[in-house]
Amino acid sequence: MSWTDERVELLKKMWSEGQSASQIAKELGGVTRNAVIGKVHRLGLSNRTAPGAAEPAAAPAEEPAPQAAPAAAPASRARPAPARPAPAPEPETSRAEPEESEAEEAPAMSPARKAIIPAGQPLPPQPSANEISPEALAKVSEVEKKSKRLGLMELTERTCKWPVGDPATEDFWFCGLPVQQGKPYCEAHVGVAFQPMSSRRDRKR
DNA sequence: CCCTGATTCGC
DNA sequence: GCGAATCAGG
Repeated sequence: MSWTDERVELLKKMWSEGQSASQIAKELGGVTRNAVIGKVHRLGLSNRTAPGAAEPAAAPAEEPAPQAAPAAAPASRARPAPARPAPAPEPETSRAEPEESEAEEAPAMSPARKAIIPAGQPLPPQPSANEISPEALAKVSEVEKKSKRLGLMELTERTCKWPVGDPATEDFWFCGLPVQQGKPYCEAHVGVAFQPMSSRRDRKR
């Protein structure tokens, strides 16, 4: 595979969108993430931070997903300087409930409301049969922005398999974030997928 | 261990 | 120019 114009464009686009090199490599196909990184450097667009700006020393920083208007026909537009806002909040969530069985809820349908619906109000999370802690839901919607947006074939043993969006549309993907030990979902999604039977009782707040 | 990006260097 | 190997870090 060679770096055709199109491929380079896609590379640029994805890179500026904050996609990781490995993701871009998968998308492009035929190249490794090393190849992508190498190309990125050669193109001189490595620094996602504005040139001249001092290094923040710590800024993994994921580009906030545009999320809105995924665009069916994205006119290739260059994204000048991606803003680098809030760092990822990392709340605390180790709710280790040793005993006590868990009630599992298969995410048959995604909790995403964003979907397409051009003229609809974004429907808030569905109240579902059992109540899920609002925090968990909040965390989920937040996580969706950081989701890796993996395709079905890209899921691995360690990528969150929570579906997001409508499978019938382009606006569909799997979370893809690192799963929680043993579980099929990432922390946030585990939070809504698995509910301790005792949650109602314990969670009184 | 999983993952990131950064660099090097033979091709 | 290319990218695997390697490095450095989370």
